[in-house]
Amino acid sequence: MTSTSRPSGTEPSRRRRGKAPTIFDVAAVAGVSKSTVSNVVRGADEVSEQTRARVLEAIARLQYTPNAIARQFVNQRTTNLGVLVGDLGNPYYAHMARVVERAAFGFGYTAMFCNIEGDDNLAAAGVDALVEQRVAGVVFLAFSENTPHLEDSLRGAAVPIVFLGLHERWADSVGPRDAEGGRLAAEHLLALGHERIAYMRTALVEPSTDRARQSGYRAALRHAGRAAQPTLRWEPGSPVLRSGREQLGVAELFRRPHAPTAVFVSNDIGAIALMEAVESAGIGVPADLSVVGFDDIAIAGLRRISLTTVAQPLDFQAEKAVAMLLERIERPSLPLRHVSVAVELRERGSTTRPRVG
Amino acid sequence: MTSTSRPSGTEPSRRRRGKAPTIFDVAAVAGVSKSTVSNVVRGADEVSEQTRARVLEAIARLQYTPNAIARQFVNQRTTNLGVLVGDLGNPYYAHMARVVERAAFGFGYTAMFCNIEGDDNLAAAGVDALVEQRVAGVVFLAFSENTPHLEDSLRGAAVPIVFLGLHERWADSVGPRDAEGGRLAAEHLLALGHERIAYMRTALVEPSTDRARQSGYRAALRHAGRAAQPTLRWEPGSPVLRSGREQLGVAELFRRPHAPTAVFVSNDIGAIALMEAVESAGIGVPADLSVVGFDDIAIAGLRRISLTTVAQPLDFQAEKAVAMLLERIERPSLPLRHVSVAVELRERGSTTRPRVG
DNA sequence: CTGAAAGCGCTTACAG
DNA sequence: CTGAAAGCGCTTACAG
Repeated sequence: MTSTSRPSGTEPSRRRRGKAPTIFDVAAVAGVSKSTVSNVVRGADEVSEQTRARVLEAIARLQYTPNAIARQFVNQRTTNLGVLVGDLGNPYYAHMARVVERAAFGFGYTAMFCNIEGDDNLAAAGVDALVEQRVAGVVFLAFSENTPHLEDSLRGAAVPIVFLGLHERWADSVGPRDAEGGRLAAEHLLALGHERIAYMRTALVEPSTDRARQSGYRAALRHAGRAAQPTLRWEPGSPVLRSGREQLGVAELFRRPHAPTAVFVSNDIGAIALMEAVESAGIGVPADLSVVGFDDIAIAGLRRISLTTVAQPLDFQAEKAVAMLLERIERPSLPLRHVSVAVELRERGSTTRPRVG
Repeated sequence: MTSTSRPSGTEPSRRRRGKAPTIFDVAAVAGVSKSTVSNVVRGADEVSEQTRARVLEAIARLQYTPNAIARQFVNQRTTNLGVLVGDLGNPYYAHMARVVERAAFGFGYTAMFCNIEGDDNLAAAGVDALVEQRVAGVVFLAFSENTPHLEDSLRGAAVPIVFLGLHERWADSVGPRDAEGGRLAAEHLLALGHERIAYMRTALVEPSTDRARQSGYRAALRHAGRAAQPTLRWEPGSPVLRSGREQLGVAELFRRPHAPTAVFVSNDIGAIALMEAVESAGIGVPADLSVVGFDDIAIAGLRRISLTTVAQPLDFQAEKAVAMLLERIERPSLPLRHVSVAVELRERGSTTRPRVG
């Protein structure tokens, strides 16, 4: 009952018990050479029908499974893709990760995941592990700034890499039009009549991405002749936030005179957490505060959440990233490519006109 | 700028350009044998300090990274764990997957993920891929029933396996006390005064798990002298559901006379989807219908969702499963182990006393 | 169309 | 403490 048993019977006696059959065993049973078995397994077409049938039968009889480790070893090339993911517990990453795995598998690759989650040492160890495993390429689905060691390791290993969901100069990347998204969010709030619209960043978004989204927001405000509010910085779950240079309680900020009546948060998880935080302090969304997010993760669309947000095509980006990575694996000398995908505003219930007075 | 460059300089000229340095290159630079380099890399303690230093210096100079494929090939054993996951887009699986990866990495293993998502052929292909990759073990984080081929492949390959989140007779498993959870859910609703409490299953939960949860529910009703309602079967997103043998609209069911006033759904995702469905039809939760879930995924705790649910310790189970799998990898002949973890009811806003009249 | 032989980068006894 | 040699299971030219 320990699942180590294995059908015994007609195998050649020189098959070592408890070991998986090899190409050698198959060759012996079929009465051909290892080369021929290899040709059959790989689907080379220079094998006669008769021989092929004999080999296939031997394979079935022995329940032979090719050893991909050996194959990868001799080929000096694996069919594994490494996926560096920020945090699988974050729905945004989880969604992307799922599509990446699906796409990779469709192309005959397996996906080795590695959570990165903040800790730089862990991230570095993860990259080292992937490099040692000689992954054919890496999908970078996480931060890259603030972790210079990562970039060194990745570039040093000369492993093909694609950044997914963000833009990075030194490698292929596919990400959303961040500035345009910021502009759409701000324009929506302006159109509703908001005059004091704040931008909020969290540690959940890469700094350069944050800057791009904020620049779009700023541009829209400027165009409308409105002053940008001090930048809000908040760590979801924290009772305090920073507004420009001051630090104060979340509720405190939104209760004082001339407080922002609308906030554009640079990502959905942060936006939903903000709704949670202000509402538990009695500040209603959207009655007292309009909130816009970015990403359009699945839960943003639940009626009870109903978050207005800048939607980016997650599946498309993930699939595109994998395709680009495979292209680079085939042709490492390809020029760098940076794909930007369109975003669109999804108006839902978390935004409305500002309260009068 | 295509990241294929590599620092050139003092390497021995016989290093083939564009190829990663091997133990052989290191040996040449350090002026020792390959065996000695291997001893240093593996941390064998029979190397003199002086020699070790020379080797280490050569390694640093060449930026040598051990080839894990070669090592795994000769060791006839990999340090990769396969993770068969139902659907990474489902927060329950995503959460478990994250902890599994973390735990595995902590033990020096990498995690190869494979989405299973309904499609049997895909599942079978995924298992085959993992077996070909000779994973050291498999964490099964998905369904197993209805996919007999899967079980055959897994058992045939004699790969150590652990089931996570559910119980399976023929292999190690760690899962929650399903029946107890069902009992807790029903008792909570009974205590609130509900008389017509229905059990709802979805395709998101393994049939055997569903049966166990339902049996606890039934036992509690029986003990309270209440009749069980017809079993509800629903596919989240569908406009219709089945109640016993009838098929009818979701809202239709809950609007008719003597409709259930409370529903215990066998998992949180299903419960949240149900809240969504009934509320969009004007049926309020908990005002018109109390809903209890199972799992306690993160979003269940959001104020706006506030789902009363049976909480199971996700992290603990995932860590335990990995630990058990590694134990079995070390000692395949270990007797089978089935771990059941305690569950507890988390009372929140989705349940209340039934409407009078 | 088929087979013999070399080699991928390591580890592991085994000598010295 | 160090090195020479065999071998892990495949693929790949290269003969025949």
